[in-house]
Amino acid sequence: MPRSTRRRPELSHPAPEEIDLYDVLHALSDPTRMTIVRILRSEPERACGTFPVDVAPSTLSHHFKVLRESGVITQREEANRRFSALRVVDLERRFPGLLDTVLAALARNDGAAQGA
Amino acid sequence: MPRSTRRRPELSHPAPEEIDLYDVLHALSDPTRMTIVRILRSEPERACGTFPVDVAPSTLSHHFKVLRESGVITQREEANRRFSALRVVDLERRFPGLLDTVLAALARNDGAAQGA
DNA sequence: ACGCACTTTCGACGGATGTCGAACATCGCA
DNA sequence: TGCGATGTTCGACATCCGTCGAAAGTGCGT
Repeated sequence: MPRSTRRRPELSHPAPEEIDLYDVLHALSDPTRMTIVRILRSEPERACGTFPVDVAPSTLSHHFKVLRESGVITQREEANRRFSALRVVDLERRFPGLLDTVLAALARNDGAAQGA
Repeated sequence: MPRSTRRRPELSHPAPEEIDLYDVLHALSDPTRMTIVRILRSEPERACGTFPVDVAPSTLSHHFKVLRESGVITQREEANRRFSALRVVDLERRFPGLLDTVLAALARNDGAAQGA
């Protein structure tokens, strides 16, 4: 059978207005996911496998799904790589200042240790 | 045996510097607890039983414990009532702007519905 | 002294969560 | 065409979470 141009299922992202605060807070309440968000803050986008988190690939995939479905990140496919990016604009519109405040809080939480 | 002035176990509160961001975010990721926080924002303190949340007393007690142990609220005993108050000063010192930003986000999350 | 009102603690239960390994799918390259 | 790299899905598992009811503790008022 002919392979279509879009054979993989569409990645589900919530609409900007549908982003739920509780989902976002829950997504950010996990250290692994927070690490992903922090790194993504200083880069436009990044491939999944290139994050310095110490979990199994399947676990990482799960975390990306949580972040995506909560509206924190977008994911785009290119070849067999999946690039993730923070939804800074949408988040800022929906919950002004939230992302920056939380990331600033993260810096204080980790203190002088493990900066950047 | 003589009843001491402090016969009930001390309520455990984390020190201001020990308040953990992940604990706070987790505490705030529950609607019932967020409701408590929102109400407490506009009042200096309030007795446990007077919150308009629709859960069993034991469940409510559990939520207060989570909020207290994460450092979001303080609890003070007076007779057989327990009064709760937001740790606004400590939270502001530890994570500047976090509380206000999250509560502002909550207002947007709930939209025009169920204000204040 | 008795009982009522306010809360907590305990035990239980169903559901969600984070984690992993194994298997599968897709793409690029030799 | 076949292999390796990248990621996902599935099933399993232990743990945690929110919820409740029953029981117990404490203080106030009658």
